[in-house]
Amino acid sequence: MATGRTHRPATRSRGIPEATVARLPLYLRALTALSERSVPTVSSEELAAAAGVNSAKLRKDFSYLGSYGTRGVGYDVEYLVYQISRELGLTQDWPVVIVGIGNLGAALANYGGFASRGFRVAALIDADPAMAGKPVAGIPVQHTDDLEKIIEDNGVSIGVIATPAGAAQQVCDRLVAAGVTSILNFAPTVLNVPEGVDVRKVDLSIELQILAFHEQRKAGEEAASTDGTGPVTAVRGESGDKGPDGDVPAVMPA
Amino acid sequence: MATGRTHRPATRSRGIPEATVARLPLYLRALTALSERSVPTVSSEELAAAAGVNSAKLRKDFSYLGSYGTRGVGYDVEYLVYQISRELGLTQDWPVVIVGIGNLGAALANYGGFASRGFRVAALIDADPAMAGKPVAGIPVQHTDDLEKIIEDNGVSIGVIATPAGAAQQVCDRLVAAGVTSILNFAPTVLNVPEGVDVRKVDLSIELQILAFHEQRKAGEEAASTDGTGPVTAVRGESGDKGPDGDVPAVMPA
DNA sequence: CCATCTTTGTGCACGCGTTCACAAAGACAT
DNA sequence: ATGTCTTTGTGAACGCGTGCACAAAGATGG
Ligand SMILES: NC(=O)c1ccc[n+]([C@@H]2O[C@H](COP(=O)([O-])OP(=O)(O)OC[C@H]3O[C@@H](n4cnc5c(N)ncnc54)[C@H](O)[C@@H]3O)[C@@H](O)[C@H]2O)c1
Ligand SMILES: NC(=O)c1ccc[n+]([C@@H]2O[C@H](COP(=O)([O-])OP(=O)(O)OC[C@H]3O[C@@H](n4cnc5c(N)ncnc54)[C@H](O)[C@@H]3O)[C@@H](O)[C@H]2O)c1
Repeated sequence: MATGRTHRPATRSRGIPEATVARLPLYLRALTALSERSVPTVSSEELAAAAGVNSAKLRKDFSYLGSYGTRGVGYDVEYLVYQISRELGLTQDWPVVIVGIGNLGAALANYGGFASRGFRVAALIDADPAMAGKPVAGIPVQHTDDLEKIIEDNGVSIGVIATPAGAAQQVCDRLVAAGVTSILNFAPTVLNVPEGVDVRKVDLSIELQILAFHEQRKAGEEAASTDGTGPVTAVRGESGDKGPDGDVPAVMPA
Repeated sequence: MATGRTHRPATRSRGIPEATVARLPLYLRALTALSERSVPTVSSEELAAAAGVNSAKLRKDFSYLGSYGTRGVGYDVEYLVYQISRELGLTQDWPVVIVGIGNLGAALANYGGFASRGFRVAALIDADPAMAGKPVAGIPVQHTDDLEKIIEDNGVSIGVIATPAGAAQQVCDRLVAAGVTSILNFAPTVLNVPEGVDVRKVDLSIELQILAFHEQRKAGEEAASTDGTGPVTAVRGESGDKGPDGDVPAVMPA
């Protein structure tokens, strides 16, 4: 069994609660929209509605950043946009590499919202030699062999993994070894990373399964009596082949 | 306020905590992998490691489903796979529609892991007349005009929105009106839905911004040690500080 | 300058989720 | 059967996040 597995750090992020950090981008988006409409100030109530959160929660969130509001008036939109951007580190340029330029990787590369917030696609990397040199979204795909050099040359600290699940850990290891300390993982796998490296995952399959759970519950509640419990048919064991790539654990270590 | 209810209906999900529900797919994935390797039983410790969670948490999660383990031995893999699948509602077929077949929508349609768990892409819908009839991932794209009919004919209750942000709310409204009660939203917008409809969002931009926040913190802390001008030196009270780490639940029904 | 009105900032209580720690349950050997 | 050893299932403590409710701050008008 694994030895000395360090405990989970509990997220002591310099005073700002993790839950708040996760909402800041939400506020920023709403504020940016207001800014584009030249709205000068906004109340916590209005902004909260736009962001889909409780107004008290929003005020408390902002209180962690400092007191940027004016009582009786609200918050200055432009100032708040700047403060949140600065807090999130969006005032600087973040070169990002995407590894695995398949269906998803290509879509990500083409995604406009990527660059809209200081994130710049510095390079696209794929293991397929046939793709090397081919431009995707105007950026030529480079081969995995040069991964380390690419990371180093561009000062990349954020990497996006969009390879098949089987290759994800290996790619992750190389990224980390090359200096990447933040990873966004789209592959359905648990990535093991050393301390100090952040991993966030996006998993479509998990989201759908959670929705299915609630969906089933809704249906069950509606027809509570008509649906007998226990018609245990169709046990979905491992009858057929399982997903070619869609079935491996996935979580965040750290 | 004019906006509809935004409160959380307490989410009394059949006794199973929301946080647990969100982890079930994770366990299921790990268990499926074990099943494929014909592993008969697994201990909470092993499974927890594979899923990247605390073993006590895993045991407590399973305890909500019932007592499926055998003390001194562990859990029967096959049985647990079935129990979790059933709990998540994966023993039945879930027809899903994807609206907005652009870069992302096409990638999603091509995604194999989609169908691997009872989710079936029943239809692809796009507003672009030029796309109508064109097959994507072997499925002909249909026009938005027929959205309501498609939903009804296929008994779709889960919809995926991959349209531009500006069209998301409108598409959402139509989906809901047509009978969809679960939505997975990829567009960077807050969707307003009536009570009883679940919305989960996947937002690449937000994930990157959260990573950037921690990345900036790491860089700042590093510099603080080399830079003598640091204002606050004793950030950590008494030790025990573990790495930063960062992961936020992301569980949030609507 | 004072009164009133609006909205912030936050103290406080509560509930959920996490983790520890351990008694009990059962397998397995003797 | 009895003892030992492994592992579950869970009681209890704790910490985080959420939301209420309100005093204080400041704008606005007279
Ligand atoms: N397509 C989706 O909508 C979707 C949704 C959720 C998750 N995912 C996951 O994202 C990943 C990619 O999905 P996809 O549909 O783009 O698959 P894909 O097969 O189209 O693309 C995978 C790409 O990764 C490349 N690759 C393989 N091994 C590599 C390696 N070691 N280093 C670098 N590149 C490598 C391949 O050459 C290929 O171009 C998969 O893990 C999938 O499960 C995809
Ligand atoms: N591409 C990515 O990697 C990525 C990542 C994160 C989020 N997103 C978001 O996902 C959404 C789609 O991204 P994309 O890159 O695929 O964009 P895209 O422009 O390539 O595709 C959008 C598609 O939606 C269709 N559409 C527009 N209005 C519609 C309507 N009212 N009804 C039905 N279909 C409609 C368009 O015809 C087009 O085919 C955007 O909101 C984007 O912000 C994309």
